[in-house]
Amino acid sequence: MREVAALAGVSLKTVSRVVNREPGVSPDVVARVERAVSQLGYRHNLAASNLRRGHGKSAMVGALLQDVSNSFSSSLLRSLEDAARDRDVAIVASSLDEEPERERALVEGLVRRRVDGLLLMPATQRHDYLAEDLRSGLPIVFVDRRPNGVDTDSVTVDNALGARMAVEHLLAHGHRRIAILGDLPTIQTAQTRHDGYLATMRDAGLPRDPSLEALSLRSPDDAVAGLVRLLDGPNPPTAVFAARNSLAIGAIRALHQRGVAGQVALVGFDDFPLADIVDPPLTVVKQNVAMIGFEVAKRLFGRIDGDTSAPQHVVLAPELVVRGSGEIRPGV
Amino acid sequence: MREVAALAGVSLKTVSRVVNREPGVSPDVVARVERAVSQLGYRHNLAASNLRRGHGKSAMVGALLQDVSNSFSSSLLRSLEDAARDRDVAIVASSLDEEPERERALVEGLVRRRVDGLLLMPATQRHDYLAEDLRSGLPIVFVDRRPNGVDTDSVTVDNALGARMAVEHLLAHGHRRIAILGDLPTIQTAQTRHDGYLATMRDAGLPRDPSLEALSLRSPDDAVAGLVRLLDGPNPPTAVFAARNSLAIGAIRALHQRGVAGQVALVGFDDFPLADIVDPPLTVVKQNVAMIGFEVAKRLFGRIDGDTSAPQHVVLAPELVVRGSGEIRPGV
DNA sequence: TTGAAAGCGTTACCAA
DNA sequence: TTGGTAACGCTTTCAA
Repeated sequence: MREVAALAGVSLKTVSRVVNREPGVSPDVVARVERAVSQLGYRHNLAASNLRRGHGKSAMVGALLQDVSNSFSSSLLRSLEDAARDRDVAIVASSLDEEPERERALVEGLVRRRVDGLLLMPATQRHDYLAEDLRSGLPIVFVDRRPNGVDTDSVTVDNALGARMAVEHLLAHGHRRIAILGDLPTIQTAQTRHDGYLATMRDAGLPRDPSLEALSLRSPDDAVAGLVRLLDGPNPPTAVFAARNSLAIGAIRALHQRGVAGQVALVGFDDFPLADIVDPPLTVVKQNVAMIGFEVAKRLFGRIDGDTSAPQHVVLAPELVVRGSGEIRPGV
Repeated sequence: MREVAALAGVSLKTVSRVVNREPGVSPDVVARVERAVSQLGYRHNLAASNLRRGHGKSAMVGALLQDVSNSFSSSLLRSLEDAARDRDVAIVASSLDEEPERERALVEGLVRRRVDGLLLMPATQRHDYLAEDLRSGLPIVFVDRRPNGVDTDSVTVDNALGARMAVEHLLAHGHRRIAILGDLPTIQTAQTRHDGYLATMRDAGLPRDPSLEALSLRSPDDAVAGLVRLLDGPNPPTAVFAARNSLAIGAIRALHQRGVAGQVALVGFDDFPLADIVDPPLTVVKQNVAMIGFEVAKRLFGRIDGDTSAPQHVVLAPELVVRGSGEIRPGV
């Protein structure tokens, strides 16, 4: 910048004015400065600019997601990006892989980078460690899971309701032996969906049966193994509730492996792009990702713009999407 | 930081030393400073730190992808992230949506943020506009498409070969009327795949037939419409080469709509997570995304670490993955 | 082992 | 309309 000023024969401050398109500079000088800028290949340094402006902003937000390569996380990232674009805010994205330690480390990294806000799909169970940053004014919006130990905005889906919808749908189609494939019970959503499953089964007068439950499944492969085990048991399920999309995928593979695709009913939790063309087309309880993303972005940028009202907890209703796999009747 | 120094009764420099874990501070003082830090909720400011250090680094890299929510882009993002994690480098990710203007704007934004390097899956046709930044030492690695007008590292897949593999596979299964579904011809990869298709057909002695080509398809819906049009023509194809994964998805939907799934052969370009459980299981020419990501990260961080050897252009061979849809014979 | 002063690239404030 | 000076939060000399 100094060189630009020298070459253009003006002061530093004038270069700054031109670069920032501030009014009150003669066209003549503007032209001279711009020529110097392009001649020297000068690039404005946003970090230095923001530092001096003193507002402590970085024009960046952080997005801490489960895994940027899974469809739920990446769709959410995309929604946030679309909202951020108009504001020239960049997005720093990272994957947590359900590792609490990584979450804490990444949050710290983002705070050191002075992000203006944070989208967090937490991997931790308790979130007290964020209290200090929240108090200092950092906007944090939780997604998919609620904050625990601190109070800040969240956007979640009613997981208990979703599980109930799935199980009731299967009950309505005549099933009694309905299995559940679930993730780690330490994951809030997994726990809630499992509870919803249990409550709905209980309400239907069905006693709890461990041979219908395969939990702590982390991957599609886990789900394949888990479901195969149940299917090979003495009294196999006639229907399956897969409580996460990657588990539904594993379930489909398992059903194919055992040659019972199209015979055992299946309802998944969380839609994904190709659910309509898998075999059989997958009935799911769908979370409206676009809506979630919209709500998250609205809260986050609202806070960044100075909204200091009480934290809000938006709970969206899931929706049953009927496609075939969930309407298979038992004993066919 | 000043407040911390005051509270701990030490100088600024000493606080700096403690914060950066520099040796040569008595344990006593370290403890005092750390107490003050946590008491005041002090957060180290990375931007200011990097500014003063003068090395012009930001510990960030930019990733400009087609669309962070599609599986190819997001898998690539994930690979880059895994490589960046060990180095404590953050990733700023954005989607280009094939819009050249957006690419230029985002590159400028990242340069102003002084990213240490750039992964670019370009939407532009010519890349001269990057010359200045490249010359000034910014590492840029192209992915999926080659640079045009400047010379810098790239990692691509042999698209012509991939198209040839797909078409030859269909030819080997007895097809003569092989359709192609393609994206905009302005997109380098789409053009190359189309060329590969044409060359292979020509080599097989088959004259070019416009009623086998549906191009400029941007979305699965476009692909559905395009393929339905071909299928409804007087002389429909018996096999389809879908030159991009989202087009393969549209193709499957179209085949189902017309009731010819399982009768018309289909080979896709680019694998995706559920290709094995769609109906029928999709035969694809696969790009090894993990390998691409690994190569990209290797080059990018190599350059950041000071490798100044001549730009390299890595071209990876695609691989045919046989699953069923591509082995359907004509006239069944 | 600790500190004072200077400066990274930029902008705010006030003066010319 | 333009420019000097100080300062943003930090680290780098160099001296104590």
